[in-house]
Parts: sequence; C-alpha cells; structure tokens
Amino acid sequence: MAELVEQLGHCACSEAFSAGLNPAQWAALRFFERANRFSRTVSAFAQYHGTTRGTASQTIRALVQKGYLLRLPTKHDQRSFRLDLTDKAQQLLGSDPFGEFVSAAGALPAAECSALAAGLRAILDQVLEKRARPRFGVCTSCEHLCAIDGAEVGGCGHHCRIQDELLEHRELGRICVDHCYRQDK
Amino acid sequence: MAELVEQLGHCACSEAFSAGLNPAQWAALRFFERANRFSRTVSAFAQYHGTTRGTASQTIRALVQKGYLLRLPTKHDQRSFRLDLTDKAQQLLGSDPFGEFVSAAGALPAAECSALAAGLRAILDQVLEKRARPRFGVCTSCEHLCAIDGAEVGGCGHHCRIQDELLEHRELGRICVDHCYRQDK
DNA sequence: AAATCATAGTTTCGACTCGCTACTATCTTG
DNA sequence: CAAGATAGTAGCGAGTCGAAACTATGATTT
Repeated sequence: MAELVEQLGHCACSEAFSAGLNPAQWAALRFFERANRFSRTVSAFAQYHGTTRGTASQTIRALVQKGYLLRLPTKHDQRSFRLDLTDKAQQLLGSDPFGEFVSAAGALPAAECSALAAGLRAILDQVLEKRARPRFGVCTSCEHLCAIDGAEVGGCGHHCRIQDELLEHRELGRICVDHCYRQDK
Repeated sequence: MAELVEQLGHCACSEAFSAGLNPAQWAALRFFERANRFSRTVSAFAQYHGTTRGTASQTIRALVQKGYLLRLPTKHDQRSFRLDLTDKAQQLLGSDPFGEFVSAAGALPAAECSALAAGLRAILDQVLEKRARPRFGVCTSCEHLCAIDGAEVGGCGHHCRIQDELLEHRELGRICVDHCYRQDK
C-alpha cells in the first residue's frame, strides 16, 4: 500500500519533466488553475505546496519568464502581485502529463473510480492534518462566504467577509488560502 | 484526480527525509525488503526505480555506509553483489514514514480500502506499461516458476528455471526482476 | 504622526541529488 | 582467444531546494 503510493508519486514526479517544466512548476500551474483570485500569490502557493516563499518565488519567476503566468499588481496591497494563467498555460494544461493518471482512472468502472477518489481524498486530508498543513477548501463550504439575496446586487450574489469583495458564481468552486469550514458543515 | 495523486506523492516525498534518509534511499530500503534474493542488486533497483545504475549505486552506497544494507559477494557472478537488509534496517522500516498512509487507509471501511488498493494498482500498472517499465511481479505468477512434486526434494518444492535454483516457500511472494506472467494467468 | 512590528516577495548561497559519460572488471559468445 | 555484453563505480555539471538576509509596503501601537 505504501509501496503503491510511493511508486505512483515517483512516476508522477519523474515524468513531469515534459514541456521543459519541472515537477514544482507543473504543480504551480495546476495550483494557479484552481485557486481563486485572492489566492493566486507566491505566498499562497508556497503554503499549498509546503515549501518556502523563496523557493516558490524561484518556481514562479521561471513560469513568468516562460510566458505561462502574468504578474499583475494588486490594488489594495502594493507589495503583492496576482498571478494569472496565460492562454499558453491553459493550453499546456490541456496536455498535462498527469492526463495519463486521469485516463487510467477513467478506464475503471465508475463505482471503483469514485471509491478511489474518495479514498485518496480521505487519506490526503488525514495526512495533511497530521502535518499541520492547510487543506485549501473551496468557497462553497467556507465560513467566510455570505449569501446576499437583496436587490442591491441585482438579484442574488455572494460575498466574502475576509476579502470584503463580491464573488461571481463561477468563482465559488475555486480553492482559497483562507478557507475555513462552516459550522453547519 | 491528478491533483490528488500529485499532492499525495509530493507529501510522501517531502516528508521522506526523516531518519536522515532521502526519498530515494527510503525507496531502496522498501525495495530490498520486498525483492527476492536474485533481485537484490544495484541494477535491479535501478530498473525498478526507473533511474540509472550510476544513481542507484550512489543511493545504495550511502545505505551501506549507514549500516542499513550488507554487501555480500555472489557465488556465481564475481561482478555482482547481493544486498541484504540489516536488522537496523528492518527496525527502521517498522517506523517507515509511509506508515501514515497505511494507517490512514486502514481507518477507512474495509471495502473502501480494498477498492482503493485495487484502483491504485490498476492505475500504476497501466502507467508503468505505457512507460515501458517492468512491473516486477512475484514468483507465484511467474512463467519461470516450476513446481516439483517428486520425492527428490523431500516432499514438494519450487524451482526457478531462469536462476536454476530451488525456492523456499516463503520466497514465493517476493518481487523479481525477471518476472514474467504465466500464460494460464 | 512616529515608531515598531508583521507581511509579500526577492536574492544569494551552500548542500544535495540526479543523470550522463567514461572506466574497470568480469562474464558470455562465437 | 577475441569481441562484445553486463555489473558496478567514479566524477562532472546542471539543476533544485531550503535557510537566511534583505527591501518595500502595510498594520498596529503609543
């Protein structure tokens, strides 16, 4: 069992050098694909990936130079930058070497496949917790999310209390550094 | 899904530095724990781990120096050495940092757990095949294994046609470089 | 408002890992 | 016996990572 996880991980890592990117760089691209706009920063990625800001900075600099990330200044904080995927990066993610894993999983019967995903998720959560690393959940389950039904936003919308900003509907499925599970689950 | 495998693998890797060993060294210890006596060599580990003999040699040298592996000369081939785990290594493997994964998996309902293992195995096999890397099966399913029922071995026994050696019963579950699936499955 | 502390990000440096190439010694084959 | 294959090692260079030091900006305290 430990064997399996290790070998898979090793495989994943070693073949991740395609397209001239190293494993850390791939991880970063995947992170920025899934992170909401408040979490697309050097520091957030460092936290997510369990590394230092220095290392994360190097990784991201390489991606910016290669044209996969755009470095945009932030309004509220002059120290910080938001990193957005370029079209080139979106395209590259289409041929993510991890596609192999996904398609291999897809070949399984649907029931097995979902059992697999659930099992992996459970293990990962437990391990991350033991190591005191954050889980980075999505807005939908977040304590700081606040539904607004009033007409003042032209219908109904969502609001993040931490960032004090409105969220579009499609943003709710993105992961966030500040995620915190709601009490009512 | 790709996410999950990657993060798990990364976790596994990054925390594998415990006890002063790096990830490759842990992988080697786990390999030598499971490999049969014909496969406990530098070259076999290199194949298994998908690396070069040079790199594997360094990894193993470190383990020998640290007293986790014994380097024993081989009878038949003077160029080669067999590498056996020391008691110290056996003990260390007892507290393998991957134990976390195993125990996390164990916390799942039994059905989910076996589904998980089966799914992982299926994916791993598929990926290994696509990369033209050997699967390293165990003797039980191997084409080269030959059961001997005659009295000449004092009851019944097993014989490996490739190595032309007798195998003890408990050796049959070990992995082997030369493994090749039997036709009748 | 000034001083102090915290935070975002970068830079530099050293340790380490890995794969490649070249090499020696031994085995195998013709 | 010669030629080629194979087991393992040695050394080099590229590249990665983390720690520490540093700059600039924001937040807090007094």
